[in-house]
Amino acid sequence: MAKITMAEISKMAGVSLATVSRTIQSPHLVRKETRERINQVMEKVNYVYHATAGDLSRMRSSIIGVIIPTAKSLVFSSTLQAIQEAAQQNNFSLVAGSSKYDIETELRLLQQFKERRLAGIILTGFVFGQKDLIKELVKGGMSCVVIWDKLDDPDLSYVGFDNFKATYMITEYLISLRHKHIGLIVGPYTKVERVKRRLEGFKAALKDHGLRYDPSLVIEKEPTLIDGKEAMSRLLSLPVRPTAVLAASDTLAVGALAAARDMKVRIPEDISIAGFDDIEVAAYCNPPLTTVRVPAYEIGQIAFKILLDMINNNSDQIQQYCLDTSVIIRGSCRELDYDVITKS
Amino acid sequence: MAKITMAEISKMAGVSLATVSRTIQSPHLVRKETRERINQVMEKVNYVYHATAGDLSRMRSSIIGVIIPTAKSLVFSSTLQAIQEAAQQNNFSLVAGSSKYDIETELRLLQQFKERRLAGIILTGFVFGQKDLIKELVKGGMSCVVIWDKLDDPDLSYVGFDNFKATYMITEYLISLRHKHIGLIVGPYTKVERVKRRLEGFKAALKDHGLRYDPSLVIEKEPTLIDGKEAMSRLLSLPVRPTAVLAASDTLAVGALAAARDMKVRIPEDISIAGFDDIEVAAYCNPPLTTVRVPAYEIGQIAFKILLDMINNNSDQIQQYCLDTSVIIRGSCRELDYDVITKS
DNA sequence: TTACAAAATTGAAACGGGTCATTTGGGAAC
DNA sequence: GTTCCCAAATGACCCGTTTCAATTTTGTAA
Repeated sequence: MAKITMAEISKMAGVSLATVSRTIQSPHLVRKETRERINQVMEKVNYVYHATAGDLSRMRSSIIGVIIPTAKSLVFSSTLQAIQEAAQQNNFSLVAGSSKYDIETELRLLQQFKERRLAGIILTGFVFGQKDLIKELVKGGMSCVVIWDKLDDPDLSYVGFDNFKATYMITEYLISLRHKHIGLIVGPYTKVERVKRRLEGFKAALKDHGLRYDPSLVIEKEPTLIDGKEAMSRLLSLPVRPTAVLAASDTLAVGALAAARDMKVRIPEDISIAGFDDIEVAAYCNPPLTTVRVPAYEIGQIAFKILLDMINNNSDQIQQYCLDTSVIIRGSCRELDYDVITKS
Repeated sequence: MAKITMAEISKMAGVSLATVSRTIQSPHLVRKETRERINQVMEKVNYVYHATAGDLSRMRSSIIGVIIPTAKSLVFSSTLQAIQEAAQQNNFSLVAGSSKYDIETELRLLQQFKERRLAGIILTGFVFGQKDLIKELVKGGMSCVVIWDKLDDPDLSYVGFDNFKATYMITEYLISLRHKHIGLIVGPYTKVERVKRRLEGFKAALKDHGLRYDPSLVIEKEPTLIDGKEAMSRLLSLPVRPTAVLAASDTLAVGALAAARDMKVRIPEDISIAGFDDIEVAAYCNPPLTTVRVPAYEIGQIAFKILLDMINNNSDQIQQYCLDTSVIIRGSCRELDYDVITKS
């Protein structure tokens, strides 16, 4: 690798080290001729700036860190992509980590980030019990923004949406279609706060509409296709099937769709399925998935912008964005007939 | 952030700087009592190792870089996830970048990587004309492994598969089903070598089976759902429709499926569709997608292993892995009836 | 044209926070 | 007493950034 240093450049160009540094960082501070001479030398010997040394010397990094649960999910990778693009535009590098919903892994990652003195970090929600740790980090001076959830805490910047409300709304939509017997396939709510809130939104909607919450209709699964399929098979094997199923993530929903097809259950004629996230394929499913749209890409964009603010102003000012979600009605849910209602 | 340095620790513990460094890096070189005392001090003042300083001093980084076309694709994000996990296990950080098939972006990323003196990099194939640049990089001492393609060049490590052969095989499969009029929806083959090879595999299979290559049946698109859909609509609007369509990436295929559904074309009764990649959802489509399985996750695992080898042994020994692909037959293709054959 | 303040350039040297090759100090073994 | 060996200490880097002061230039009024 290029082993030439600024010091050597400075000698070759007959100037001081400082002047070379200036031509790179603030060219306007160097007289044109000098600058051009230095640039020529650098060109000739193929000098490559040493960002690590620069970061150390400047005592601040130009790398940000992001932790998402997994890159193998289209929602999170969409957010990741947004952050990545924004970072690149602003000349930041991005180090990425995935926690796989495991707190040990997440802690390791966080430790790594601290050791690298990253400029800032973006975290996807919380694993339970992790919050205090993050707050401590922030108090220690680490710029941090939490995404994919709405936080009560006034000390933490976040950009997300109301998981409770969003789930409440889609559930209510199902109820408005006269469904009274609704199944729920949901992610690891015992581990992740954000998912817990979805469960609670579901429960609340049921309650507010006078429907009984039936735990046997709720299945906790990892948010994967296969798990969605398994969960759906189980719901379909119940002595009395739900008339609608809410899959609290589209990945689960797509899996559920497949289970239904395998068991010759027609969607939405025999049973309605709704998803959550509005991943891109949702619109391309057969039938197209009714789901709740979540601004995954925007979350990433805004999160980076906030983080950049925090880094530049070196300020503690908290910014909180709660974005809107909306129910996207496509073809996977239908209104129940009256006879079915009277039967229930 | 923790502003305590090793020097301060050393004073507090009444030892030299070097001894503190040793207790962290090679504890066995420090007497137990001393070590414990130092550890206690570090614990008490909450010392956080400064990885950047360490990297600089040691003159080697513990960060690797990866460039994928986009994180918004399930195949690449799967590879990325594998690399990420492997990196984490080996205490490497991963900086990720996406090129979006744009050479400018890719060059910027590469420059960034060079400036950070990364330990090594993993590149997803080549954009045309980029190869010499990479070889130069490698000659300069940068450890580098190329993924997702099979390279002819003996100077470059890679782990991929034979894009030509894989496409040849799936095309041949379609031909074995008596299709003679086959459409192709393919990624940016004018920009990306790997994609070009797929086109060539397609052509070769046609030729070897005495079929004419009809350019009007080939559509170049970005590998997105919407583009797949558009391309398929176009093929379906042709005066004489192809009887089968190969979508050279599953994302395109899923889009194609949707187009067919919208136009009331039954798959596979009216027309067969085959994909490429075997992304996870392929098996969950309706109908399940016949496609070619590509070892995306394994590619990531092996790529990291190779890279680690190169970094550790500091060796120039090239490693090349060409992994197997296979045609996965599911429900989106059917055999043509004889009357259709005689007709053609 | 000269004088002098103000602005533009440049250089020296002190960091920033570690790593590592080499040296030193003692105590144990012979 | 001499030789070894282990534990710890020294001090020279790694490669930039930045403060502060010195040196030039430039601008402008006299």
